[in-house]
Amino acid sequence: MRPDKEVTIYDIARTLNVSPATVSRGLKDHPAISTKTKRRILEKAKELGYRSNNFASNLRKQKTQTIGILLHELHSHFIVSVLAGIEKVTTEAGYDILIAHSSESGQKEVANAQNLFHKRVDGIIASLAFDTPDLSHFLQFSEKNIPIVFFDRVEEDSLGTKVIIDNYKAGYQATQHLLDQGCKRVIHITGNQSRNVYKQRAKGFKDALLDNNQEYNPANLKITDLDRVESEKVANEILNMQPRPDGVFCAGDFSAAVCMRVFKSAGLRIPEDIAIVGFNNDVICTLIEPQLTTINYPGVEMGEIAARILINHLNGNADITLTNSIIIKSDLIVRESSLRKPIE
Amino acid sequence: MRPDKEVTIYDIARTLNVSPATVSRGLKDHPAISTKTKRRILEKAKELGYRSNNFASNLRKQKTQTIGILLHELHSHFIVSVLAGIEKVTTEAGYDILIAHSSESGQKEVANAQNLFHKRVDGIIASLAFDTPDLSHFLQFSEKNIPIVFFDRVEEDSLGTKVIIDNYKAGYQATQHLLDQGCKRVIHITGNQSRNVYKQRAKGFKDALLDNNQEYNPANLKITDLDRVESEKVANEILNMQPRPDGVFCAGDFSAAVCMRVFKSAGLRIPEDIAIVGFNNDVICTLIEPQLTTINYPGVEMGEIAARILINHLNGNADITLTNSIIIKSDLIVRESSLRKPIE
DNA sequence: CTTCAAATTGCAACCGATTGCATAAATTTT
DNA sequence: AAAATTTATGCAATCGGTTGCAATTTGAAG
Repeated sequence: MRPDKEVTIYDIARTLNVSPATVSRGLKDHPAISTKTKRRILEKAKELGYRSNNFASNLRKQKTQTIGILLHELHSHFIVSVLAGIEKVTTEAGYDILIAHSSESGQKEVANAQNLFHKRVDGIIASLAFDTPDLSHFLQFSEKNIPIVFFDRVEEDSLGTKVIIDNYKAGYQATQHLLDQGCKRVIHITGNQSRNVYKQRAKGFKDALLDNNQEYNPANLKITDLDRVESEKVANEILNMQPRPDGVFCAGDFSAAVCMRVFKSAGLRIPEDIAIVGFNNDVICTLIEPQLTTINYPGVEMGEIAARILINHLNGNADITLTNSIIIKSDLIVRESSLRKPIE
Repeated sequence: MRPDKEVTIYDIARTLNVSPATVSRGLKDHPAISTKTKRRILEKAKELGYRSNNFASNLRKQKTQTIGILLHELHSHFIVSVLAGIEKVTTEAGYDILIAHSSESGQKEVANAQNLFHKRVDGIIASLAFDTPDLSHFLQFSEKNIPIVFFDRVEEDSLGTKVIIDNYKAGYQATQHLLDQGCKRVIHITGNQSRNVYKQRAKGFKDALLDNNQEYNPANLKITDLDRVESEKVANEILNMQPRPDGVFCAGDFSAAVCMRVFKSAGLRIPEDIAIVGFNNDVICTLIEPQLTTINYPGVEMGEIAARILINHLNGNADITLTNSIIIKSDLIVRESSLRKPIE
């Protein structure tokens, strides 16, 4: 046997004088194989340095044991946490994952979906890109009965299971907190309103204002890309508003941090002149000054739940089509950037 | 034909009255197939919704068209940039990537290497974990002639190609900069000295001091995990040193940011009382205050180069064993945290 | 010592694409 | 028009593991 040649079950079968079928069964602990034979097979496999060939196996089984992950971004603490949760569960269950990220481009998301489809993943876990216009690229999966779990960024009335936080509540809570701190003129900086996360937070913002008998003015909603350039622009707009807002609820920590810099360079004191609340509890929250009040989002847990649901479905232990939405709890973390009054 | 059944080249062959071999060749643009036949095959493939079966193909070709990526961490702007560079090149070349990260655990790295080995990746791109003790888990790849490219965190005298920056020079440069700014007592906070990146930076630090006729005291080298807790601890140590250091070169931006917080809460002014230089040019550099001077590290480029080398080798266009190290340029970005004198 | 059931193991046909070699068809040359 | 090329296509084996069913062995019961 050439040393660079791969060992197969046929090699093991030959040296042990059994059939390849027996070896195959023995390696996967099939109940019909006697304990003694199993042991012999396992030992010989180890001795010869056998490694099973996934392709042959997948080809025959018509299963890939692979789950496709569609992400909108990797430069995000939250997303990486979700990924860690997904990995934990999938690894335990013996699934591989194929990660594809779109860098927030809907177009790339479509291409990635296409690619995962051709790779024949057994299931999909997805969070939509910033500007994904519709879900038609997911239809091909549904048609082949390939299950999909969406998380975080979802389409509200789509098919498939969704794992999300209550963005409405979080938005309401953040706004209420600013009002409780004595803010009179609160602004909300947010993203694309066709994305559920931003739409719901904005709705929570609006309702919190109305419930507190504050005027709701559409001009108080600043819709941006939440990137550096746009955030700086909006921050400057806010600086020039008359009267100047005294509270900002920003739908992303990064954007909030950029705004804080702008406000500070303009000489404003945070939170005295203007209080700030972010969203996501990213690492930067505690590195900037003052530390940023934010909504904490349990990433790892979200990933674990999404993966668990999908795998249960794939293993036939649960039917995904019966579940619609799973809401994970989130909470407000109060830090210096918004704390004008001492906590009672 | 059942609707949920996959279309194969046999189906296409049958409807067109040609052989499967012709279809196979036609689909991959084999020169022996006539243009007309190719067109017919392509059209029919599209019409029937054919998608090629990678497993069958890989099984036959004994190639996976997959590259394994071993990373020490994903919570890092730098690493994600490298990943983006790798992805760009591998996608163009028609390779898949399998990403495994060890969360800085050498033990997990070994398990990941094992896993990628069993998945039969065609090649490996790796950056070592914080505490990887040796490279024995890479031997199995060498034995099967599976090429490996290391980047950033490498073992200095290992086999295989390395793509790195000149950490010595960067360390020297950072230290020289602090000295140029008038610092008299400079401290270096760094990580595990068996990792090349930290060792070389520390060496550059030392030589810069000596070349400037400054005393080099091993106590000026603070070796830590560079995580939050350790960084805070070291920062407090530094605060209590007599005489107190007036310059800190920290081998990571995150750790530098944590130190800055500690120093600022203690009432020190940055850079007047203590100047700080980080490493990596992470996003936080420009969000904290004062903005952090750092060493910029071209992540995307590094990933592109590592991937390109590997793929050229796999395609037989270059021999990886002839290349040893590729040094990518890095540079010092001066910001407020260290700038005591105006730039001339 | 049979007879029958249970426990093991083997046979052989898949899964779908690839490719060396042979053959057939089209084109050119003599 | 026959022979020699060139161009296209087909045949059939191969990659390695899986699994329904048949066959054999073992053990227990009568």
